[in-house]
Parts: sequence; structure tokens; C-alpha cells
Amino acid sequence: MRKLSRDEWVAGAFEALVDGGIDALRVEPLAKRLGVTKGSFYHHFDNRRALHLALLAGWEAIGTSQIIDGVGEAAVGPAEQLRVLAHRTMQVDPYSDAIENAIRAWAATDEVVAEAAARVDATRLDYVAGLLRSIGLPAPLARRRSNMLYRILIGEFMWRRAGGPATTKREIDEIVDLLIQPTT
Amino acid sequence: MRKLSRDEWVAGAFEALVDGGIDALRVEPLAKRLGVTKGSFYHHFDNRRALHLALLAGWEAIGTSQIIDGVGEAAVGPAEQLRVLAHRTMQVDPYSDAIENAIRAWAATDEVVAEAAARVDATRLDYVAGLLRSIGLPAPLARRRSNMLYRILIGEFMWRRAGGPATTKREIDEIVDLLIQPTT
DNA sequence: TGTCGACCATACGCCACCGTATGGAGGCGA
DNA sequence: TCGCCTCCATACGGTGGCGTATGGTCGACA
Repeated sequence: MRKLSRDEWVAGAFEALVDGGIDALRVEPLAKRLGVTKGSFYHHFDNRRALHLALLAGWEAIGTSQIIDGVGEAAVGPAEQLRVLAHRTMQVDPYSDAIENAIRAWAATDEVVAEAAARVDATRLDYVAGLLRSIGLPAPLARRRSNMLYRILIGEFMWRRAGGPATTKREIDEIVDLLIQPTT
Repeated sequence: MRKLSRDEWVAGAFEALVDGGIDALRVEPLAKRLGVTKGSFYHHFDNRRALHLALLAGWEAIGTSQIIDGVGEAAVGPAEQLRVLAHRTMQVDPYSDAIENAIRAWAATDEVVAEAAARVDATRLDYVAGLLRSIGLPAPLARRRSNMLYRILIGEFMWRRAGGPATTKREIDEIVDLLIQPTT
């Protein structure tokens, strides 16, 4: 008889989220995938909602730091840091694409999720805006440009998830070059 | 006793799609919303899938032309046309946001939907790229810039849907100005 | 005014899933 | 070895939704 920890359930839930979205994340099918019965699930969680919230908490924890961590060490100047950041976040990763999209779509119908997503977005945007200011853009312009880059990112995730071709490395460089322009 | 046409069912389905996504689009609740029973539904449609496909066909029909139609009359030069196009598509419309996102999220798990979305995307992208070429950008650059703008659009839809503040008119102008730059 | 067809209500069987209740297996300390 | 605690299997009732079968209503039209 296999024994699972709570974290293993959450990890399995992320897998299920990837190929089906939050609505397809049901406890009995998930239990079958994990090789146990739902008796295990209801030992670790009060109900289905509790699993969803655990999932959300996990995403928020890694979603905030994952992208930013290590950028400062990987590159020296702010312009190069921005470039590294862009390449890292836009690299092809179907797993991340699916999760990011699933959470964001979920946010449309769940206030708690929307708030968590807003926190993650704010952290990322602040970081990028700070980089742009370091490059020399005035604060309001830096803010607008970071918003622009962030929309490109979200769009890229969703675009790829729907089956579209990924943005190439060369195009990413071009985007960064364009965004750090002080004027139009 | 109320009587509905097939189109009224589709229209109702769009409403339901807006506040819940494709998974929440179920025939019995929808029938209740429309003030009839599912007896009516199964008179007009073979099954739930048929409604989904009708929905998809409706979206593809309007999604391709809706944005483009009338732009040629509303502005003279290609640069101004692009500006008009950007303002039109990015204007705040929670209804469109929801549908666009729902379809795109749906495309991640349904091949038929993914193909329809790809057709719509290709049409829109071709149009924007053509505008950029008319402005004077070389074809490959025009293609890359249109991809960029399109990602911003998708990102904007999803961003707003998740509760974020909309891009202002001034920012939209700035984006267009940046994208029609011949070089970085 | 009778008939026909379009449209819908109702009732039914079926299935997937939720959450609960209960007991059983197995490790672990006293 | 005994009892306990953690983790899970099993069985159950309940709910919501799918699709079908069947009959009823109402307007159009001859």
C-alpha cells in the first residue's frame, strides 16, 4: 500500500492542473493517477477547496521568486540583467505555460486567486521597473515599459499554450532593445 | 411557454461562457437561465459538444472580421489605421475579454479549438503585418513587430480579466509609436 | 376547423464525483 | 507484546449533470 505525504498530493495536483485546468482537477481521478484512493486525500485535506488553496499558495511562493532569483548574479549591468530575465522567463517550458495560464484563468472567477495573482504580478513588475530605472529611464516611463513587457510575457505564455510558435531568442533581444529606448 | 431559436441558445451560451469558462457551460443550468428546460436544448442540438462547436464557429466568424472591419474607412494612412486598430482592440470590454480568454484557454485542451484560434490569429497577424509594411518596415521586421503587438493584446485581455488595471489610451499610442520605429 | 410540425416539459436511467463513516494495516514507542 | 497513531481502503448516500423517451401545446396552413 503506497503512502503519500501532503506535498506529494500537491505535486500531483500541479501535474493534473497542467493537462486540464483547475476544473479538471478532481479528487477521485487524481487519486487514481497517484495510485491511491480518495481515502488518502481526505486524510490530508478537508475538501477539494483546500487542495486548490494549497496549490495556489505553492504557486505564489515560487512564482514570485523563481524568475527573479539569481538574475543579479548572472549578469552585471541592469540592461544585461533585463536581458537575462527576459530570456529566462520566455524560454519554452510547456509546464510553466500551463500553470501560469491555468492560474490566471482561474483568477477570473475566484477572488482569492485574483488577489494572489495580483501580488505576484506586482512583485515582478516592481522588479522590472526598477531595472529599467537603473538603465536610466524616468520612473513613469519605466513603469509603462514594464507593463508592456509583462503583457508580452503573459501573451507569450498563452500564445504558446494554444499551440503557437515561440518567440525566438533573437526576437527577445529585439524586444528588450526596443523597451530600453529612452524615447520614441 | 417561451420559445427559443437555436441562435438564442448560442447567444445565451456566450453569456454563460463569460462568467465561468467553457467548463461551466452546462446545459441544464443554461436552460434554467434561459427560462426553459433542456427539452428545448436537445431539440436544437445533438449534444453539449454541438453547442460548443456552434459557439466556436460564432467566435471565429466575428473574431476574424470584427476588429478589422471599418478600420480602412476610419483612418487614412496605415500609421493612423494601426493606431485606430490598437485603440479599438484594446478598449475595455469585459465581455470580449472573457470570451477571448475562455476560447484561448479552451484551445489548450481541444485540438479543434486550437486550430480555429490559429486561423483567427493568422488573419489578424497578417493584417497588422501588412499595415506595418505599408508604413515602411521591411517584411521580416513587420512580422516580428506584429507578433509583438499581438502578444501585448493577448496579455492585455488576460491581465484585465484577472482584475488588473487597463492600459490607458496614452500608453496605447506610445506602444504604437514604439512599434513603428524602423530601427532600435 | 382539423392536421401537421416545430418547440418544449417531464420523467427516467445513468454516471462521475463529493464528502463521510468505519475499519484495517503497519510502524513505533513503552 | 500491547496499544496507539498515521495513513489508507471500502462502502455509502447525496448531488448535479448528460442524454433519451414520450407526450403535450401552439401556431401555421390548407
